Amino acid sequence: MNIAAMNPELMTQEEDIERASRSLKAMSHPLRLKILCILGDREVSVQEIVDNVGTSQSNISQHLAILRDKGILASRKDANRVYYRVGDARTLRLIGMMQEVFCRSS
Amino acid sequence: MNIAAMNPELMTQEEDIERASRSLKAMSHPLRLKILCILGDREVSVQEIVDNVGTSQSNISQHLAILRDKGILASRKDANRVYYRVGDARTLRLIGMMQEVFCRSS
DNA sequence: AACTTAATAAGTTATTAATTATATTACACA
DNA sequence: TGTGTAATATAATTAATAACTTATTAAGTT
Repeated sequence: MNIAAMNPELMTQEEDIERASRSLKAMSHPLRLKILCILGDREVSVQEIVDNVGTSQSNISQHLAILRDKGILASRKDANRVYYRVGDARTLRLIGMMQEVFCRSS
Repeated sequence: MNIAAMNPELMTQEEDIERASRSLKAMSHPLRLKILCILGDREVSVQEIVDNVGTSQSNISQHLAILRDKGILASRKDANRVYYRVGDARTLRLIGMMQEVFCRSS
């Protein structure tokens, strides 16, 4: 039996850490971070993301899939376009905070 | 000539993104995140970190080196021991914010 | 049918992580 | 002083993941 199984507090902490690191890892790739910055609190089509980020459509699609699978982004299909947005308020807040910390406030 | 070279704003944004993703990537490994949580705003010896995290001394040392090399942690040697701490206020703030977002406030 | 938009698959290369073994540094104390 | 030991770092290897490219598929439009 491991320690966490005996102590709900520790268990929770470990789970929080696993969850956080999964999310952070998903966000910590330059292209994916750029995607998140482009999205902000808007809903944007894959097209527009491809045009703004500057890599292949296939590559963008794969990065979007990673962000979607990890619960960072949500998507909506309309006709033959797909629109992505930041999935929840918490993540949006985290992105805002990261911008505060990392972007020079010129 | 690339676009960024012509437009200082874009350049800055790209640099911010690179810098942010390097830092986030360094922080987004479960063991490294755990190390950061253990540190908080304290200064802690490698010993104590090893005891609390639960992996080999060598593995901890390598993770500490990654955090140090990326500027997340600073270290101080005292006699036989090495003490680590979070390097700057910004990073400390970021860690605090991540805890707010990811840790249930039971 | 041809075209647009997006996703997926397969293959290759690059990066990261963990393990094991060894080196380095500082101390303790006979 | 020399030897053992504790604390930390480094090196080398292997294993696992992640990223990018190219080609193809699928679905929706015109």
